[in-house]
Amino acid sequence: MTSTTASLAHAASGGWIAPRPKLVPATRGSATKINSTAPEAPNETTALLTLFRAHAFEQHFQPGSTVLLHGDTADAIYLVVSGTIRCCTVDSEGHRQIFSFSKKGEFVGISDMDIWHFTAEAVDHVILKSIPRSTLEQELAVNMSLRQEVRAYVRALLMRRERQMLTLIIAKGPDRLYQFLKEFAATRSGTGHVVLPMCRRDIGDHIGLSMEGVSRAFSRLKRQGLIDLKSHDRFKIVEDTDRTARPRPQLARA
Amino acid sequence: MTSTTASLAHAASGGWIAPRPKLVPATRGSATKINSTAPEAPNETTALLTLFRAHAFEQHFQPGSTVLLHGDTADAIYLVVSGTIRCCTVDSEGHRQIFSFSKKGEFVGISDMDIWHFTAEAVDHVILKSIPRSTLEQELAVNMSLRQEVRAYVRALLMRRERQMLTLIIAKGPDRLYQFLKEFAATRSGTGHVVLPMCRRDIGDHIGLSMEGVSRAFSRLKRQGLIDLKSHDRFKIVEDTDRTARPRPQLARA
DNA sequence: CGGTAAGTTGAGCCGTGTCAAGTTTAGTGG
DNA sequence: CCACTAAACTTGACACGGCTCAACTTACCG
Repeated sequence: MTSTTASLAHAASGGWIAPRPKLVPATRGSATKINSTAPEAPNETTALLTLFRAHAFEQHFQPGSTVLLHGDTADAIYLVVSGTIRCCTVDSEGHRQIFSFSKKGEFVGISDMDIWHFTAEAVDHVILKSIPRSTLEQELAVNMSLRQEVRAYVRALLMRRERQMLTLIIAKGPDRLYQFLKEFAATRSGTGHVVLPMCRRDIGDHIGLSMEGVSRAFSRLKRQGLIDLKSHDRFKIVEDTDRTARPRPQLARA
Repeated sequence: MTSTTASLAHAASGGWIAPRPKLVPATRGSATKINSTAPEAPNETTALLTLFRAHAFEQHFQPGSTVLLHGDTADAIYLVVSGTIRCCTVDSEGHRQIFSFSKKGEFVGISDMDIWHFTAEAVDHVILKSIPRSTLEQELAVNMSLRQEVRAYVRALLMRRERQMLTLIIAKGPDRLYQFLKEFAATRSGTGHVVLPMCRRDIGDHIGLSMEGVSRAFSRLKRQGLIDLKSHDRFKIVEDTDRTARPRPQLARA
């Protein structure tokens, strides 16, 4: 046993017996409103959504269960109705990298063609709409605007990954956390406190910090008055009234 | 002036007046052989290559000149005939992230649709074939297998970026350099020493180290006998005869 | 042969991982 | 409703990697 953290990560990601999701026909007209500024789907996706409205079935997932597994045949595509999904890869030594948290109105699995190149797991209780990949492929063959949408969508994913790489290298821990929180809060419409569905380790595997590092970064952001941390999973970005005054919103030594 | 390194990076990437590339009709049948295991084009790309064979023009670039600039209209796509190109983004403070070095037989600019989301610069003397984007778009509308190729290509780019993110977080400096060198050497057919066209800073901006860090990593790899460093830009991966013997090819403390 | 750019190496410092306590929170059963 | 327990989170001490600054070496070019 090389490391306890590694085995823990493994247990949380792939070791569990995934609860079989119950297949339920989608309730027609259940109005899944799409936030077009959502991080993983920043473009117009009317054609894709139309596809989901026409053919989708709903699936429920327990917290921690596996939605799709790296290496399996990619025979469906998904749309998150509620809850949060983490998309990640795990290397041979148990290290995990979470590329994105997919929330309400965001797609999962659009980029792959034959085999999943990543793993998706439910963070909390998740409801998903899914349609067979064959349906997508058939429609792609005849629907020009759908093709453009999918192309723009994958291109946006690529840009996002490159931006993530850049910030991983440049920004220090607290800066990365702040960016993540700001982005996360932006997808939530309300003005009150935002609830974080994922744990510290998940956040760490997303922004490249250890669990403890995330905790320290939270404390520092709170101490500096950049966030209002009500409880360990409820926060609010403190509006910076004079952002133009300070040349760099970088972190002070405090 | 906040930092000398930042301004240097800026000068090298965007500040120069780019020498205008000379437009030369492509010599027919100049047999650009494609290495299908090339990092940035790991899939079959016969349809794309056919397109280049039919319509391409050749362009020459001086070392350091800009091939395409972030924000400009993406009105062409490129195929590297010879030389090396660095594809990167530069943030507002001058930090640079090089996502890939594109070499002979690799495409550049396939993923974008309207505006370049990155900058490409010639590392050494570069010869490029290019075709108008409109040609690609017209062909995409009618050519199913070309669509599949482009889709597979962009998906491969996405996977590559995610793998890069993972190694950035997990592996330490020398490990990252070793991976990079091994990958780079793999695209060169010969059995002798491999020539590195790019400088230490370029490598650093690619694997997330400072210039000095790269130098130290080189020294360490050499000291441990993992690479044979003939000169500062000529190396060879030392064949590990008993790779199975050691459980992890990780770096020793030496 | 001197000058400039690129690369190497050393000293000191800061950020963050690890290990090891504490502390809070949520869940469970009396 | 409260006590108990387990899991998650927080915080501190220490070590190590890598950045920065600075000096030196090497290679290249006029």
